[in-house]
Amino acid sequence: MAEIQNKEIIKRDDNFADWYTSIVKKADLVDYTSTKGSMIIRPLGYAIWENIVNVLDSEFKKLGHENVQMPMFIPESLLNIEKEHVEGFAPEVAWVTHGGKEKLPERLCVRPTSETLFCEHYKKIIKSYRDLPILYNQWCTIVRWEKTTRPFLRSREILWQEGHTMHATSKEAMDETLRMLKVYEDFQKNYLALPVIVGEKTEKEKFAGADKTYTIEAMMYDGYALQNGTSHYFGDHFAKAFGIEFLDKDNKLKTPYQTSWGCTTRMIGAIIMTHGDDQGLVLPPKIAPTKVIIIPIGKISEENKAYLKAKELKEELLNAGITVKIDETDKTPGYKFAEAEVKGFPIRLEIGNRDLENNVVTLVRRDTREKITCKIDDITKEIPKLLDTIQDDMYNRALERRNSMLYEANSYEELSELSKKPGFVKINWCGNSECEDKIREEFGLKSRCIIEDEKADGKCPICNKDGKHKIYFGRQY
RNA sequence: CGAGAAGUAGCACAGCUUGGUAGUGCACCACGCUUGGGACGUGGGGGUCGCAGGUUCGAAUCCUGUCUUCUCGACCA
Repeated sequence: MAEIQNKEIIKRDDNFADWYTSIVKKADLVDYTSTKGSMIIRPLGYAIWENIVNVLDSEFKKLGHENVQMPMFIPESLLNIEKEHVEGFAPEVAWVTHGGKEKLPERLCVRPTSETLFCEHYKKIIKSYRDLPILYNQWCTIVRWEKTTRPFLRSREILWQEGHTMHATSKEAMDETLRMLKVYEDFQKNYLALPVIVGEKTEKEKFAGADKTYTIEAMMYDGYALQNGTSHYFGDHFAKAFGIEFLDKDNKLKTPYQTSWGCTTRMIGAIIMTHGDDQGLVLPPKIAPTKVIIIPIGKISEENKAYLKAKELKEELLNAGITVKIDETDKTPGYKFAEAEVKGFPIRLEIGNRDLENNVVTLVRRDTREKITCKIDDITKEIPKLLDTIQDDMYNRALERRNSMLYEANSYEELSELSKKPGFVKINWCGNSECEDKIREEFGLKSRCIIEDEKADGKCPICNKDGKHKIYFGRQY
């Protein structure tokens, strides 16, 4: 094989961080700008995001959520209403201080999240139990002034979705919190092929102002965790702070209960870091903007039968509902193959005169790079099947790898030993923040989440008291 | 925000030590030839050397500051 010159990708196992950055650039997902942490999402990156938005948005709507658009600015006094919330966000808020040349009487924060805006609005529109529940969502960008930034994983301007709901009872709000957590979990498993772990955050790690925070934790190829979505139960904290009340059936004034839940473009980072390989991006078929890239062998000319057939097949696949592109550049096939792999198209369809003679095409799976000969007449039948297989195989490979990096430590010594390995370590935890802090200081691990469906069955490895929860610890992005 | 590294054409880099008219490969454009894993030939276009100051007759090169990117920490719904 000729030497790959300027599309070289750092080897994944040599330097995972560099590899990630090189994929993001080589696959043309983003470009940098002159402002730190503000990235341009290029067509391929944005098309992936659009697919994520389309699927999630329709899921939300099926459950009765309605989209709204809130302002981008929050007056300081409004942000300050809920104490824990403002303390949690103050360090990473960007402020607008001037309008034109004039200093503003009150500075405005660029929303880092919109709880306060929703609450201000809810106070106006909620009067009766008949107004509840309110199930609003918005797709927007938010700003958090992060000190260290990385494309998709941690940027200053973030594309996301934030759902904010109000309910008459605490139970209803808690059900909603868990219902949306499940939506995220299913989406990430079924569409993004990410074997995620769900559970509750500890007191220390929960959202500023929430009663309970539930999280979707994905494990990347290198064993690091990526928090890939959260769902919060607020109880009536915010509602009380904002004076939101409704008249219930029993003619009594009550405070409603609230949730919020969000996920971001960080999920694209998770796709890259879970599925990508030394050749480039590998996109799960269900979220890939273009499922099939057709590469005609030979000259791109009306005289080349392979090219003419390629155009026919493109139409045929489009009619069958399969998104497809045809590479009509005059590069050599090898160049096109490599380029198609960098960009992660799930299936590459090669067609040359040799194939035509036998009435077949060559299909190449991106995930395994396996070549498959397929009869031309069967492609609209075989390609959807192959896409499903790729999707399933990608999930199963990721699951297997993740499971191979899940450990359990039953003593301080075991924890000390396992903390050196990439992956998550499960322990029995006494529930005390001090032990959580110690694990962080001594081993560099942060709590990921409390495992919901597993009971503690031993001692906390730090203080040796009875465990209250099973909990995962790990390093994070 | 701390420590380290880097910024020269779209990309990867050389040139800097020892100051003297901006280079290479790939990519791009035209034509030709080719096409089953990153071809080839000929011709061509593209850079105020990240930005701002300073030293100097003269700065990509030396000095100061600053911005951005990367790595490792700290911080981080």
